[in-house]
Amino acid sequence: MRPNLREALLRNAVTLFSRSGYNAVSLRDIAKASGANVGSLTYHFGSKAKLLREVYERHTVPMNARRRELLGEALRISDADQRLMAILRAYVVPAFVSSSEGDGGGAEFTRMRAVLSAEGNPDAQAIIADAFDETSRAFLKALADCVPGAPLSGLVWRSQFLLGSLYYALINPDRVTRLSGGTVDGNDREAAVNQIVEASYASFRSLGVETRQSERA
Amino acid sequence: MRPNLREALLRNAVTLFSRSGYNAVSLRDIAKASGANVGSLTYHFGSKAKLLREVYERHTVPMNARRRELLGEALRISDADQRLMAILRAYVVPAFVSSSEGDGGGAEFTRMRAVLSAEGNPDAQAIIADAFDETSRAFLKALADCVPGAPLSGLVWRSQFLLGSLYYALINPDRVTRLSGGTVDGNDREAAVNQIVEASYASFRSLGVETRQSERA
DNA sequence: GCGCAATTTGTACAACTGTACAAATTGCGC
DNA sequence: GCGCAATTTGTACAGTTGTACAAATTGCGC
Repeated sequence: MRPNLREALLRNAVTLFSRSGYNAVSLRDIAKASGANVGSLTYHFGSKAKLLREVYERHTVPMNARRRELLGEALRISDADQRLMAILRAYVVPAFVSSSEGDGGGAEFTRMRAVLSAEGNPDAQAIIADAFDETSRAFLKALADCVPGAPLSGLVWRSQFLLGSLYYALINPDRVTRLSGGTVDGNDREAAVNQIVEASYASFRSLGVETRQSERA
Repeated sequence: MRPNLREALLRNAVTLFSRSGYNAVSLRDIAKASGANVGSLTYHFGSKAKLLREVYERHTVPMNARRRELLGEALRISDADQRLMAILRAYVVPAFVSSSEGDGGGAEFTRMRAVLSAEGNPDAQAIIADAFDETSRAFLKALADCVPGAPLSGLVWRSQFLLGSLYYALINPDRVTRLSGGTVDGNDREAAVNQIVEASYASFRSLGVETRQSERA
């Protein structure tokens, strides 16, 4: 009857989860948004947790693939500063922009990840732990090579802040608009990407500043 | 009977909300953690939303007061770079460290704020909008004065990233530990504060870099 | 267009939710 | 230690939750 109900259910699940979190969204909400019955969800996915797992994997795998692809390109840049910038873009852009135009969109899924990680939901945590992010380690290594002599702690913490900035930009964009008195549009995602990249570029670059500062002295 | 049940309820509410979010924690959970009955919550607070409001105001007011106090001290520093560093500390430290040792602790409350803002709960949003943060505007102004010529958009976005970094450091500290292979302790809050301050210091300072870079050229 | 498998619906279930309120208990001024 | 107000308990209520499953419907190979 439905033209691929299963896909619609998955899409609406991302949208609703990203908007209100995992707990606040009921299976009936998702069904209603898809114009379907509750039973269709248990039929297709078995349980709410398994639905989440499917949503998660559906987006995580292509996003990380895209990240690694862009990372590979970035690593061909010889100038350390330009490479650093490219690596950061390779990490951030796929989180904001969907590659295969079919799925719910990178930003929406990333927002969902942000909300889930905040909620600390056991189902979600198990899924995240399963899928844990060998990609992040590859990026960490690439970043380290751009800032020789930087302590590991500084690199790791800045990676954490990068992800936190990413998440919060998507979770609460209106704060940007309000704080600027309406001058800056927090929902401008292209601007957000550029700002995140520039800001974290400066923070990573400063880790190698001891040598650069001594050049100035 | 109880030695100030009301206080215990408020304390446990912060703890549970910060751990699992607003939706996932039932009034019965809070009551049970306090060794009390559900009815005591409706008696003392009337409703779940009003309980949250009380929790929120109880911590927000002293935290912002402390921030403004430290901001005042920072503003007496004449050197722009040193002042910038002090302003950032003035914003971050009260979010991690509780001032009046009675309440649940700055970090626990900040973690709760992070989770609530991610959940996008209507109750919480209304409360946050009410209490909105004239303090943040004062900080923005102070930061702007440290980086003359910096565009407003850059300042606002970096303020956003600062808060996002803060939140995510508290929401998911284990990621730091894992990503570093156990070398770096994500739960070391003193280290977290220092890293956040240093990283955002570099990101804000780079906004004025055009003039400084032209000095180098 | 028959027949069977895949899908969708409808409904039932026990568990849990926030809230309301009567009854029991407590603490304290006197 | 009486009496009254403040507090705490217990219970009831209607609504919602995830899950299970029989019945109805659909799609499709033949």
